[in-house]
Amino acid sequence: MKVKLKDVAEHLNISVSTVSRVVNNKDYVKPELRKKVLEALDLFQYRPNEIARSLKSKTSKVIGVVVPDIMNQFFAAIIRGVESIAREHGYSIIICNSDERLDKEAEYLQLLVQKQISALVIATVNETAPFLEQFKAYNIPTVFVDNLPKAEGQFDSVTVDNVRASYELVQHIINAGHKKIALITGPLNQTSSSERFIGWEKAMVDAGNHIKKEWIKVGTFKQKDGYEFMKQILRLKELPTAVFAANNILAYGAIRAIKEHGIDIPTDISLISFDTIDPTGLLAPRITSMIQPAEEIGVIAGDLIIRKLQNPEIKRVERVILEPEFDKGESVLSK
Amino acid sequence: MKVKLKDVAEHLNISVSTVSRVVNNKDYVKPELRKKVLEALDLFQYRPNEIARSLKSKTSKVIGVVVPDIMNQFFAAIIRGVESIAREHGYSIIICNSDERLDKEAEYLQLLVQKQISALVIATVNETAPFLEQFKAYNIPTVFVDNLPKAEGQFDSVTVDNVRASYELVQHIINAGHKKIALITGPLNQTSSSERFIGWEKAMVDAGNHIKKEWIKVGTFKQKDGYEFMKQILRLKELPTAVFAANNILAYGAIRAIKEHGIDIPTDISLISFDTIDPTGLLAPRITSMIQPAEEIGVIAGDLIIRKLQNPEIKRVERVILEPEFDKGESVLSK
DNA sequence: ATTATTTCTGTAAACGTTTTCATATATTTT
DNA sequence: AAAATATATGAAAACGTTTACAGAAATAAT
Repeated sequence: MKVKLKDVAEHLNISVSTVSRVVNNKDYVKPELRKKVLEALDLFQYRPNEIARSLKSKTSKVIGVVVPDIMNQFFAAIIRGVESIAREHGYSIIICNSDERLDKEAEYLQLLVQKQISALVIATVNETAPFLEQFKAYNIPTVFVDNLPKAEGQFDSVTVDNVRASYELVQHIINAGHKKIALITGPLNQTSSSERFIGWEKAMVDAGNHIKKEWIKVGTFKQKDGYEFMKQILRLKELPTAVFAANNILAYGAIRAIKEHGIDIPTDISLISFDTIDPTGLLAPRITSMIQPAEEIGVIAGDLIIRKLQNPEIKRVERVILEPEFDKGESVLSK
Repeated sequence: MKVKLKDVAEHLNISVSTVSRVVNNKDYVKPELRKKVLEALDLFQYRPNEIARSLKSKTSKVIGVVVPDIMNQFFAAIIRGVESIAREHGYSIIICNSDERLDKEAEYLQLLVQKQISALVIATVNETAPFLEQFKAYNIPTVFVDNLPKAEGQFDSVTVDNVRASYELVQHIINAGHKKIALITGPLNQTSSSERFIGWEKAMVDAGNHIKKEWIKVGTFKQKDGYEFMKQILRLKELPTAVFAANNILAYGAIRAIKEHGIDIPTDISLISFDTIDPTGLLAPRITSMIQPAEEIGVIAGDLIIRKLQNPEIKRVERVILEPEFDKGESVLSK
């Protein structure tokens, strides 16, 4: 059905190699012949079989992208960034949704290796990243985004300084007069959780605020957790005056709980978060938030990968740290 | 670097074919030998090269997914649905973001053919879908989502009845007492635009409402268009009392314009839309909207594809039509 | 006019699998 | 005990490319 080199070679009574040569316009081939071949190629509507090419060249021109949740705008934006760069350079991307599960992530990584991917962009759900040794061994360029691996010295990464961003964010709310600030965050074996935890803690300590255990909620980054944790917090005898939800999804859950409880943001309780963007300006109130440049993260990761693929001799590990943007919002009450 | 069948075969002094047999546990191989091979396989950490397999088997176990905008929650949800089914059956998905551009879409389709994808899920940006003939010719199972192709009899699809849904939605607002209803929609060569247009028009005509040309705005599905068109509408001498934005993105743009104009939804102007979901209940007001079951669309498309891949003899074209859910919201003023 | 170079084309091997075919051994049937 | 069948293994071809190598023809250098 599909036409291959052999077909057009036989049609012209020439060898497969010459046809291949004109397809890739490489080496010498006499102008007149080249012209004839090109015509035949066109006539036959020849399209190279990329699988065969990949086998020969030992590179698939595919970049694997592993994220915990494709529905999260933040990750969708990263994907978009990677994809745009990949496309520019003739690469495709395979998307894997780990659903925040380490086993799924591992399974996908295995698969991606078998698919001979050329490079990997990963927002891992486990900082120990046990399976990634393979990628190093196989020399597959790998860029971490969102979360850093434990062995950070060994892998490229594009992230923000979560500790600092978190510290500044919490400091903002402290400056607004808050002392009792609860924290709802994700798994602590992800730096996007643990570092935001640390930033919060440091800001609290530096401000001399008392920290109550009941104000610390550690779970997953799923909306359900944000919701449940917020409910728990709202049942406490001593209520915090503010809550820090470590990412947008947790914030959505928390907001739902707060609304259900019939109280108001920020009048009754203040809320701060990460990446809780609002494309419409319709959210009321707009959430005070640290916004990571998600698409830019993807673009930079993509650029980095392309650079490494084109210059395999570069061995230096690159760790790019970007600045998140503070969005003042209206979800913090000054007291 | 990577270990292949030959390596473990040589290590055991047996043939490559036997090793292959135990890898795929196929045909006969003596239990004791099989055991030894399995041990060696494990020792060597053998992982089959899927590219080589693909070349031989002429199927890549990859499903291509083409959407106009991965950042749109609606498409992200479809992708998620397809991905979950694909994964269950050992398939991966390649994501392509056409950015609502026909040329990009065509380019991607070309690439996907060359990558020998096993199947395709596409939300095309052009109902004539000129490049898809190839897929039929190559017998690559193809499912249309969101938009139907012109040649609808020839391709599988999973969609909603946009005409009806649109009709009902507009009827709702008409029943609320509105007569002057503007329309902001996307390109008319996409059924998700044209059918919603038709539904709107029919509802207007059936209600005996006068339609003014200035109330009809046709552009792309980008937020910018929703914004600009809404601005234009707000400059009219005779203002409509309600606006129908044909999808969530256009609605966001329209809302921004309305807010900027300093008037209120729904007090000053009512708004209806498609797929304008709100994970938080935080949108104020919640938009009255027809909600398509996006993830389900993806899941059903995935199922359909797997079924066709497993039973290539099935030739019947399947056209699944799902019911969108009406979300009453609070963006319509009863008058 | 010979030799040295460059240009052109084809043959064949290789990439890592799966699978057909052939052959050898073991097992069952008569 | 011979014949028929089932089980077990290997050799080799095939999937569609690219590319090293070799040789032929054309061109340039002596």
